[in-house]
Amino acid sequence: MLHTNENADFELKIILRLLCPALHCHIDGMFLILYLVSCIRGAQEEDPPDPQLMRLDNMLLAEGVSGPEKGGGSAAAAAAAAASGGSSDNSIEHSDYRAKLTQIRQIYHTELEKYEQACNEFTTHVMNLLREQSRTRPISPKEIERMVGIIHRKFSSIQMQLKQSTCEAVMILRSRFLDARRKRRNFSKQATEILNEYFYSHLSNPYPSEEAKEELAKKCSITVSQSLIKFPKEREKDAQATGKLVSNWFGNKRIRYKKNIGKFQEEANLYAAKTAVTAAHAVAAAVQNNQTNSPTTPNSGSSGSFNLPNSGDMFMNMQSLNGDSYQGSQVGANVQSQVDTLRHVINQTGGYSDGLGGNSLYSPHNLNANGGWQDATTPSSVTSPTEGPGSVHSDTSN
DNA sequence: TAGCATGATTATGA
DNA sequence: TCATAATCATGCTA
Repeated sequence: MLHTNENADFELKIILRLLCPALHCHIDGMFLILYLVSCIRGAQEEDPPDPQLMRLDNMLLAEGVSGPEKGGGSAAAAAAAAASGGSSDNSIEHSDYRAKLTQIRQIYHTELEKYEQACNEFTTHVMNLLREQSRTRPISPKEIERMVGIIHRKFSSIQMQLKQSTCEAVMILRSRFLDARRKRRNFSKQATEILNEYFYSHLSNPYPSEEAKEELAKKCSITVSQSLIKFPKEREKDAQATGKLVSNWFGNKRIRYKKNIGKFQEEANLYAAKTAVTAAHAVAAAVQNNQTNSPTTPNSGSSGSFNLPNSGDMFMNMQSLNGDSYQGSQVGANVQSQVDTLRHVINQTGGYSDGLGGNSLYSPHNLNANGGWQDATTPSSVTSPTEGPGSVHSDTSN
């Protein structure tokens, strides 16, 4: 939870501290300006509006602090709502934001009211004083005008201070609630596992296609709202946005893997072994299936001669083998990929070495001399038509 | 509470 | 335009 009660109190104190000096300052100067205050209002009305004051007014209006109340909301609140994606979790935070904004609004209006009230009191008081003074000495209009000028400036600055403080308070609130980086949340363990499985089973080319990303997001139950990040445009297209989350994950993973292969090797082995178990079952099933349905299928069981119809996503294909959401008959490709996986596991355990040994799908050697990912599937092996060198999956991250 | 892990953003280069 | 590298900010854990 980002905002505990303690935090709320702390924020409120800051806001109060920001707001109150304006009034205190005003009270300090009260006696100095007392007897001429009555003239201020008229003078204020005549003067052209201060551009700075106008800016502050506009901002306060836009934020819903001044002006008519919009159900406790504001443009910023709306933005917060939009950014939240509408999950229950976020609606809590959204209402929290709205509550805080309402507090600021209340404080602002209370202070403004006090201010107005003080003005009225001064006016009455000054009227009395002037009446008394005019009996003892003549008061010239010029003198009054000069003093009015001084007081006018004083009043403007006080007003400006109040508005500025309120704006600052709103800005602090906004930044706390709307700063996406503060909204980072870890994916679930299961989601991370699914992503890792995909990553390590595609270590030769860990660039999932858009479809794969969407599917991964679905399988991981990743939603835009879960991430809480801001996608001004993408938010409208959930799939794109979730795809971005997957992209972020893969982007980070690729970099961190490359930076510290040694550290990730163990993890890679773990996932490879895990995949291999599934693969073994799949191979058996596929072989059996081929024998039953198409004993003369040319590609069945051969190595290195498959032409994958799509990106060659072993992981995804395995999902289909497991009766999951993926469709299409890619048994041959699956067999090949899974055989590769098995080979990798064998290689990792050091018990077997063949022609693929130096070109293991899971070997760090997949990184080329330039530090980029080398397509280990090229050219004669399990090359996907969409996965040649330099034609990596689009992994839109920005 | 420090240190590490990790999701997200930004700058940069191809 | 996209991937990478660097960085930031938060979450998690010992």
